[in-house]
Amino acid sequence: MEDNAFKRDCRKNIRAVHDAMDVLSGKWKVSIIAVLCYSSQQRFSEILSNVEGISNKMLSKELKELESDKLVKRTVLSTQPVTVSYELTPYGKSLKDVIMHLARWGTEHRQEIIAG
Amino acid sequence: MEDNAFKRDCRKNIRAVHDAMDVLSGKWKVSIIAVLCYSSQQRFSEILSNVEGISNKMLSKELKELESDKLVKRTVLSTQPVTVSYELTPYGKSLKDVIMHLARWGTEHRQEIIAG
DNA sequence: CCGGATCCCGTCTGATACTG
DNA sequence: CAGTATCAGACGGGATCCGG
Repeated sequence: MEDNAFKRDCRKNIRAVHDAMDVLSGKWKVSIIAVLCYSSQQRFSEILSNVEGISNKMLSKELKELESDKLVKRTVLSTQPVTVSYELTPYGKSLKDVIMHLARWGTEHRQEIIAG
Repeated sequence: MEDNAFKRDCRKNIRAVHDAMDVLSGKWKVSIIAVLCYSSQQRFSEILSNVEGISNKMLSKELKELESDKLVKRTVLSTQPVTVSYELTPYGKSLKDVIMHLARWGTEHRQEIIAG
């Protein structure tokens, strides 16, 4: 591989990684997406109990950001009382592969992570 | 797939994802790791120029955290003046696969990311 | 050259309480 | 049920100057 081609590719990929993190940074976003990967169409309170440790305030905020990034679709159901359901958009679903790799890495290296 | 097995697996994976993000959260960490993936043994100033937009303070801080998480190895070279080189540990290198998937996703979805 | 130390302000986040 | 409001402390991150 030539050095210039390498460096061009390198910078391009680093920018790509940074772009991706722009959307995924945030303490809970990846967890929320992971939860929605495992079961689509979840209500607010379901997500709240599935993401251990998150507060309703944070969940509300991060869901709003994910929605405005077009990763998540919010649907209000006219029930009594009102319920709201969240699901991944096709765009959001495209993250499934990345999330799975993250999960695998986290599983394989749990010991090292905790030890650190 | 049975529902209980599914849910057990689900929670386990969500925890794994959260664990992984514990180590990777931070505005620049993934970018730094990506940079080190593409060329091992880089000096502080090299990383500084390869990660666009980062300040020396942030680089210093995040490198320190990555080091204490055992993802990065720091080596002081007794040159004049002193130079310091950073490289990924084998543990850090195990993230290469994840980073590559992130880069691919970021490349494929650059338009959507920027549009949002 | 490789950072460390300090100042400083804005953002993030948890706890708690409240509303339609 | 699905959020919003408010307060207060923690944290992030830029600028700048300093030391080995």
